[in-house]
Amino acid sequence: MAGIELDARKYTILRAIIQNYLETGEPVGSRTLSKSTDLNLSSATIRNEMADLEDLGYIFQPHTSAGRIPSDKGYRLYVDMLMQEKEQELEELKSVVLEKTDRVEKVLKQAAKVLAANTNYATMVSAPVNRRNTLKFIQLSQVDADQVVAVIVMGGNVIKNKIIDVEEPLSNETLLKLNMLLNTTLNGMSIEEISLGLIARLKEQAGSHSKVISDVLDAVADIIHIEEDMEIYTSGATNIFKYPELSDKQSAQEIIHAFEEKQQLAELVTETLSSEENHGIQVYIGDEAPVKTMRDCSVVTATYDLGEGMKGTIGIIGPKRMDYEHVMKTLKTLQSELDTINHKNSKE
Amino acid sequence: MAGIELDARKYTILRAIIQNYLETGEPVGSRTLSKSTDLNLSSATIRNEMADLEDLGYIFQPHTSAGRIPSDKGYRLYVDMLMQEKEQELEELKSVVLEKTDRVEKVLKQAAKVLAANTNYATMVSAPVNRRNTLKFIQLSQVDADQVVAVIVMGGNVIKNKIIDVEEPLSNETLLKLNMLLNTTLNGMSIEEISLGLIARLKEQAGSHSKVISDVLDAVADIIHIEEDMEIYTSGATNIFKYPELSDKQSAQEIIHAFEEKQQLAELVTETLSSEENHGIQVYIGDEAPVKTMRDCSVVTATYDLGEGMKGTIGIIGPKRMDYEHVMKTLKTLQSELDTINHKNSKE
DNA sequence: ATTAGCACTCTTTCGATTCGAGTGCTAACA
DNA sequence: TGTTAGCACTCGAATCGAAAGAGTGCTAAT
Repeated sequence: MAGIELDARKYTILRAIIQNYLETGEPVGSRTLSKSTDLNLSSATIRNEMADLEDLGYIFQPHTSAGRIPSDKGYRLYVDMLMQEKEQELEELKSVVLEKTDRVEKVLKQAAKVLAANTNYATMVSAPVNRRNTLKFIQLSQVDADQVVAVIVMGGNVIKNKIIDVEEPLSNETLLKLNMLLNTTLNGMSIEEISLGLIARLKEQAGSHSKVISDVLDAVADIIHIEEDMEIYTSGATNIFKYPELSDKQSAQEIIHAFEEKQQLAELVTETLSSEENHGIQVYIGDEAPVKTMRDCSVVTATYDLGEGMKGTIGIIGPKRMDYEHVMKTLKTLQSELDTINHKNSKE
Repeated sequence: MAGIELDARKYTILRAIIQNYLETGEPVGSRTLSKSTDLNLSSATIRNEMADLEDLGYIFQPHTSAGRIPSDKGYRLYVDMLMQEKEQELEELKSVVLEKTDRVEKVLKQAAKVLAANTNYATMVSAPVNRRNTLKFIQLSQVDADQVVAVIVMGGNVIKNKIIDVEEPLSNETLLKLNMLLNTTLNGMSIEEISLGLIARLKEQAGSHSKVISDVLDAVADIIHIEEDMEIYTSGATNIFKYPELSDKQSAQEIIHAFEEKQQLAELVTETLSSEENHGIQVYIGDEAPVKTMRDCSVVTATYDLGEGMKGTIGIIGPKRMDYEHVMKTLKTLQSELDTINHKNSKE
């Protein structure tokens, strides 16, 4: 549709306006453009075109006698155009990202930092959320006279421990029996499949040790719970202070608060993950974002996939005048970078 | 020394100045005091006293013809006086704090939140740092055809898992043998005690499975590493926006950044923990804090002790005109609250 | 179709002025 | 001798208006 509304010259001018505004953060006037663009046009001509562009809703004036700034619609067009351009060849900050970290958690924290440093925007990375997940292995071991530790391994090697207090030490045979029981009954099951009936049967077979079974199942249930309040790592929140249009007290406070409490970021992640077109990059401009706090920002997100149903989101929050090109490029790199952890992990 | 320098009336006036400033955040003038205090003095008299107090360095004028505000020295005296006052009876927000959370981590996060909500300042809680710590229990279990999980339990029930990849499944006997070997050799040892010689001996005995031993020891070493970049939970960082004297762009950015990156907070924690008088409450006013970012703030910290050498810090960062009384009271409550987790934990 | 020119609008900046809060000092008073 | 009233003085904060500057829209000329 854009192609219909805009001839080449209008598009060039719009593009120039946006790029100029991205750099300076100031409304851009006709004279400026007249000098900066290569199509030699006088300011007057440009004014006319700008008036048209304003009528079409791509730009607007913050007040009479100010220059023009891009509207959400303008940004949208710009981004859509960017999207179409041929796949950016991936850079090689690969080495930077994966510097000898064995734990996924650390990789993600690191990713957020790299991203923030690289883009000068605020960034977030969500830990992978595991939907359809299955139990892989359960083991009880005596630790102390009165403590037993339960180790629960899920698909994707998510591990959870729980210390269980017992009145008296369990004999070796008992432990063996319980371990056998738990594993034969539960292995390969997804969390949804564990029914009350099943639990009752388990407890019955455990006889006098049904309390231990309860505790183990509690721990299993906890895993779901942990998924619910999802882990999100952030970095560079203070970058927003670099952009005057976001750094007045009111906005700054709201955004930073969102980054601190993370609740809203979680919503953002959920939204991204549940979105249709999943392995691409999504751009929310202003009101498009599912979180009202971000109405003055743009949010760019990408989904990564570690395999086995483990997916997460990386995102960048910044001013609408964001360097979309750079951001999308970087995000794509990081995304594919994280995707490869998957293969590395499952092979190694 | 204060007692020598200040007669009762001067102290009363100083105290009045401070308290008034704490409430309003505005410099306080002589007329205001003349009306608000109960010792009936004219503004002129008070002016004289104030001039004296200023000479002594307890208060100062931000500019001529403004009221007076407390200097760091003034705050210091005030806080010292507060300290001396009889132990505050502990409130009972006990129930609030410990709402059924089994994992220490969650308790601490919760604590930070409660604290922030309760005081309207920025808060931090550091996870317990475990100095002299000993191995309690190690267990290897086969998870998959090519994966083994190692569970390591330390004193204080810190647990760590590590997935170890193996070429081929270990037989049951091998596992049993390795477990036996690890436990008999390492149990009860502190991390410092594990020498290279010991490791060599272990590997020798493990024969063809020495790689597994290596990996386990790596995991053990990792625990130390985790301690190093210590976990710190924060909450209410945006509260600083409530205090104009901290919320100009420059300061806000610095402080919030400190809260985000946490490096500086870690220094603060280290300082607190290593301080002499340990189980009390420490107050850093302005420059006294070991972190330069906080030079316009006051920092109040308390150390909690979970037993077995596990200590951590809870802290509050706010403007110098902090409600010290309330803060110290709240902090003390929380501190003793966390201390009791200890007993609860080790008994239950 | 493009451009030069001009009047117009609106924001920003700057200085001048005013206002008010608060002080320091002096002199009077108890 | 300690307290107070009074007054001149200082300095920041708020208010106002004028001027500057940036940018537009429109018209008329090219």
